[in-house]
Amino acid sequence: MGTTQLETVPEPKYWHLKTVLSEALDSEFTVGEILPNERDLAARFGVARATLRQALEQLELEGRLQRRRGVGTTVAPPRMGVAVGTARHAWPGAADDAWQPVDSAPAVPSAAVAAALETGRDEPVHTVRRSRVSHGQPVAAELLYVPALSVPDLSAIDAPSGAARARAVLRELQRLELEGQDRAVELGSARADDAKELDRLPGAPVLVVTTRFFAGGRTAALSVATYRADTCRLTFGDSGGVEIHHGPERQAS
Amino acid sequence: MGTTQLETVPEPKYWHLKTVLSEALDSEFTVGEILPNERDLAARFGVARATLRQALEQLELEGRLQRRRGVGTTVAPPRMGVAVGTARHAWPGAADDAWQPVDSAPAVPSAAVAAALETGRDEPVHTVRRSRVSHGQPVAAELLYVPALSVPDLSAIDAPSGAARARAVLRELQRLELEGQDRAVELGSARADDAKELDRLPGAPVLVVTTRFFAGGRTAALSVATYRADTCRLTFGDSGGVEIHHGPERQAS
DNA sequence: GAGTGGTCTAGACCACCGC
DNA sequence: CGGTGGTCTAGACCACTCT
Repeated sequence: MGTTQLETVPEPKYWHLKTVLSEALDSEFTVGEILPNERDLAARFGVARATLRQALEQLELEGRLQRRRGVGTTVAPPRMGVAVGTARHAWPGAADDAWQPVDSAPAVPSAAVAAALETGRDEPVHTVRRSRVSHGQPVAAELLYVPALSVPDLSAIDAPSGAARARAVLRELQRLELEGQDRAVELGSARADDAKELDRLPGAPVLVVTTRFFAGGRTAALSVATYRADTCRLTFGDSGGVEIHHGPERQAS
Repeated sequence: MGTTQLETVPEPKYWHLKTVLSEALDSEFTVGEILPNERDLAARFGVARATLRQALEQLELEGRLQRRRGVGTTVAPPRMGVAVGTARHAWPGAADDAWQPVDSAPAVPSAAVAAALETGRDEPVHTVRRSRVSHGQPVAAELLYVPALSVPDLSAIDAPSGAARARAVLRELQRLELEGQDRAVELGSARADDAKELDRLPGAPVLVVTTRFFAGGRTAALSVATYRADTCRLTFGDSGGVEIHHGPERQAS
């Protein structure tokens, strides 16, 4: 006994490092400022680079930092609020909903998609790719699945793909009466194609928003939208967004 | 020129590993089954343990695996759907809302909390800790902030802390007329106290749901709920939950 | 080409769990 | 006590961006 021994739990180095860096970000850095490179930082704190990187990874996950290969590590601005539940009961593609149609093609659904649509795998679907930009930077990529049954008049479409075809599918959707919708949010990691569109590396953390649209007693459409988890705060509900900051923050010149 | 050179992008080893393991999980393992330990797996695939761990980390992030120190790595069941937006416009603590009051204490709000409550830092608040259990395992920990102004009749309370005090604060809240609410979801990492309650290590990925409750023209309460990101899929909206699976999956005996 | 972050290695020791 | 995952090191090379 004797000594008071408060430090019964030796905190991991990277955890302590993260705390120290976090406080430094609040007090000594401005948004957009470039941090010293990883080798210098590691040397300054007397740890291996891998240990430093573990701390930086967490801070990036929390949206405090942004790292880009070949460029450097910068202080990230507070996460932007992205409205995702504003207009209750509205089809995708309705009177500007912040999404930009990109492409479309027919396809056979994967097992997972067919299950969510509650159809067989033999039931063909139209896929529509859309992207969402906010404050001048891409925040989300969406893959929309529409069973061919939901939009029968689309069979006479001329364009085999492209944005025009995407707009045609969305236009046909508006003609149905939307009976309800269903939404879920979970954590995922970006597939290669989504990552490219979001300007991130494959595997980057994303918030996956899955929405089912019901019409005619069936699931008439399924939307799988992946949002950048590092830069986005998904907002639901009536008013604007909740403003939560980590601490004092100033704007870079 | 000459060679066709299709492999312009050499896939990182850990990414390829993750794909291989993911497919093996679908076809050769059952939920709850224990994987070989990391040293064996790394040797089997001919990579360093750190590289294997990078792949396992991603799979755990996606909810495919569960790792526990001193025990091993097991195949995780599909994520459970956790309703988070069911009863629109209801106070926390209303007619069983799946949360269990744990503790309560008076406190002075942090700068971030004060900003979200739109009050000064000198304005005292009541904090209420609650926990949420689903399918026999803890899924979320909540910290509720209630400005003392919102529940003036609480000043005569006897208990200085404990679950009884928590229930008293919640009871007082019900007496106010709820005028609206506001919700946001973002990615975070578990603080030490939340991690302990969620049976995870500090820094584990969590989905942070921030809800503002409005009454009397003010923000009458602020809820910050942290859900385990690995095991939970947050569901909103009218009906139950969206069932999305990764692929074929069977139940262990 | 110089400098950045991203990947990978081969080791070591520690904290925790169950026997 | 033995076995597990968690942390940490000191290197190396690669992919990318900018100048």
